[in-house]
Amino acid sequence: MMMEMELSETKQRILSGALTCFIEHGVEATRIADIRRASGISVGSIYHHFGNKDAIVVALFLSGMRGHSEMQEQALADASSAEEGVKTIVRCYIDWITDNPDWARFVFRYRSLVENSGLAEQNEAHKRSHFRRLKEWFSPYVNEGYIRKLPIEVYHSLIIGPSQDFALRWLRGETRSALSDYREIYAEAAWLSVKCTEKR
Amino acid sequence: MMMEMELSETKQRILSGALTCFIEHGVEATRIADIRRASGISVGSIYHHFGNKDAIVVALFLSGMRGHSEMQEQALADASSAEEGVKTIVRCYIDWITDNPDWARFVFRYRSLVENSGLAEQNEAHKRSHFRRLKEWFSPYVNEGYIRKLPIEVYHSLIIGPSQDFALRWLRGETRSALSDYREIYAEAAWLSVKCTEKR
Amino acid sequence: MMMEMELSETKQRILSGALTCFIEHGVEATRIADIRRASGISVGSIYHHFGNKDAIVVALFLSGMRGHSEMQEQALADASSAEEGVKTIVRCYIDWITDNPDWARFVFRYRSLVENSGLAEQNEAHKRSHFRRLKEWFSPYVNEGYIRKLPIEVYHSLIIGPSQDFALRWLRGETRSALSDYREIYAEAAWLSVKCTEKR
Amino acid sequence: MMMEMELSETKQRILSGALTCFIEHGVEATRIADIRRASGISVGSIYHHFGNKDAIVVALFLSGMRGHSEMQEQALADASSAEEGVKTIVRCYIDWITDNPDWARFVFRYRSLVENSGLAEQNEAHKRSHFRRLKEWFSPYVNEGYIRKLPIEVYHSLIIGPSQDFALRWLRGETRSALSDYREIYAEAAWLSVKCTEKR
DNA sequence: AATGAATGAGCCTTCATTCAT
DNA sequence: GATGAATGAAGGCTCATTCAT
Repeated sequence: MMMEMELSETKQRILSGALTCFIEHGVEATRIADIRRASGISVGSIYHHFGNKDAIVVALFLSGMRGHSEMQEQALADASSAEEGVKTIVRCYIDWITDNPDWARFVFRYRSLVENSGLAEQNEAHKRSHFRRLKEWFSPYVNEGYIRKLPIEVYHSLIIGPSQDFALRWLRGETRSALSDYREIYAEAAWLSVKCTEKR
Repeated sequence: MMMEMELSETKQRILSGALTCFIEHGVEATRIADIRRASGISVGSIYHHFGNKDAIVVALFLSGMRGHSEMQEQALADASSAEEGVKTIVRCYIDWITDNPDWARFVFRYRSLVENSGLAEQNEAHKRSHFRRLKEWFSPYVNEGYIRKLPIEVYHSLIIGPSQDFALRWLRGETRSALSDYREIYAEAAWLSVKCTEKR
Repeated sequence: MMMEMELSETKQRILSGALTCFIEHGVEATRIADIRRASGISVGSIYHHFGNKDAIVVALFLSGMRGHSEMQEQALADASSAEEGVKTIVRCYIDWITDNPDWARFVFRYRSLVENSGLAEQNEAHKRSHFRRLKEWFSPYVNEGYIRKLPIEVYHSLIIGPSQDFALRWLRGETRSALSDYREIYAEAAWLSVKCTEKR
Repeated sequence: MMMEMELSETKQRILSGALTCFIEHGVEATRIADIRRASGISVGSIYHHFGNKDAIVVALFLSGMRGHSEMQEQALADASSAEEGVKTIVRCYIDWITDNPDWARFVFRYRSLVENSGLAEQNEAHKRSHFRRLKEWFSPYVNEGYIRKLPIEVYHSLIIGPSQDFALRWLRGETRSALSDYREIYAEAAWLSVKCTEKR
């Protein structure tokens, strides 16, 4: 199901060191020398494996995106009602961010950098197929009247928007409570936003 | 109420040229020479007026934030019910982004840069007083049972989160529809998320 | 007659320092830091004025080529017979190399580098007009039978070839005698190679 | 007579790939990785066989020089008059360049690099003995008055200079005609330059 | 206030060479 | 003999900032 993507020990170390640096100082402010120090891999080797700094950013981004969507699809497989499905999306999102805050920070911050770089065709393909699978999961519930009929582009924002906003502030250290404290509040709110109120 | 802040013709031109560059290539990738070209103001003059590159970023950010909160407070003054208030917040947010897409892009992208730079005390003060006024406006409605009692940190995400998510995607050019098309959907959804369902 | 080409003091110094370095170590082995040292101009300024290393090479080359062809055209203006004309070309060539050995070394060695770089359109134009003027000078003597009728491409090699070969070896320090010692031998030999033996 | 110099298949391939690269991009701009690609031999193997990049250049140069002087000496063995000898030198030179244009380009361009590198003692010895044999061949004709008595250093330039000049331009692609088209013109011109006009 | 030439520290990247397998 | 991952010194070039005019 997943593209075979065994990363060598060396590549793994480089990515891990790079993520630490990118989160701490930002991609632009991170020097290759910083990654060298953080990873213990020589400058020459870093270039041998990735070619340039941008390619490291892209590799990291892909890895983060895949992690999240795999987790989400697995969780969704166990849900058996519209309500469960919607709430699963939210819980899963919150759980992933809680468990992988650095990946999350990185993905939020550099999404546009990567997506505009023209280096991320794999990512595009991945996004499209993930979106298609989500659509297939939810379509029946919309057609049968459990979920409000809304423009397709709107569901993502209604379901994920609130927790995403809170997550961003939590990741920035601007909230008093933990993101996970409001897991059920956001799951519930998401369901309220999209459930069908006319038909019972 | 607002600090007197008449910007000279030259400063205006510099900021305007800088915003264009920052949006197009990002703050880090924008050179002083680029701003010189975009604004028509000489390098020496840019330094004469702003001192360094960071100060331009901060000035631009403050200007954007002020624009939005002023607009929001004015609109809120005319609202006369919990529902109107909540919907006004959303409509105002959508309208401001629709009318100032470049400012919006800039603010979203560089919020953390500015807020971590330690150069934006003015901004902190401004944010605090704005938040206080919002709290005063809504408190009565919460106490009287029109709005659900929720942790204070959660309201922002429930009300703004969905439209913010859509706005971000719209600003990136990833949506088919315009942000303004869903103005009422998001206003309504925000109200659904926070209105009190038990009473009344 | 000459393109206005006042080089600033700074540019002059950079070119002069660069020539010294290029002759001593070769263009590739010359570091910008070497030119900085030799010229006393800062690295930043070197780039401010020339943009990159190649542009320095090209500027130097143009300057050398112009020096030689100007000298040659002036000398030719005083010649008043086919024999004098041919001998003038050779003497002038030998004199110029004798007086400007560094320029000569540079021009011989980096001609192809410059001409293949695509950066030397000015040089192309200059070469063409110089060649046209030479052709106009000699044509009458060919038509009137003082000079052998030969394929046009051949004259250059017959007239300049021998002294050029010796000059190259002299510049490399491989000859016992000075180039100028054989000035008249090469002038005479050139005339022997192209004078018409049939007529007279 | 010739040093035994059977090159292994692998060495041959490396040299051949290297020559292609050196001609196309120049020695300095050619990377070991380029030679690897052009030859199909691994980086490690290239070092195993040659030790470093300079040694490849020198090996290539020696090989080119030897090819030419061997050919010349063989041809000269069949000549039986001063005129035939001089013309043979020129024809042989033109033929060799026509048949080995890449070797010729390489030898012209990197002669000084190799000869100044201190790595080419073999080459020095070879050049000296070749020059001695030429001298022995021509001396009698000079003494007997068939060839002008000139400073010894001058003969090379008078005989080879013209065709060399044309050859250089032909190799650079700057001529309309082929070098071989003027084979007899240059052979004849060389003889005109050195034959004794007084006697006979 | 305005200008733009001058400065030089600093960074990304390259590439010859080594060496373990 | 063959391979290619690993190394790190070195260099071209950039760019924020200064300053004389």
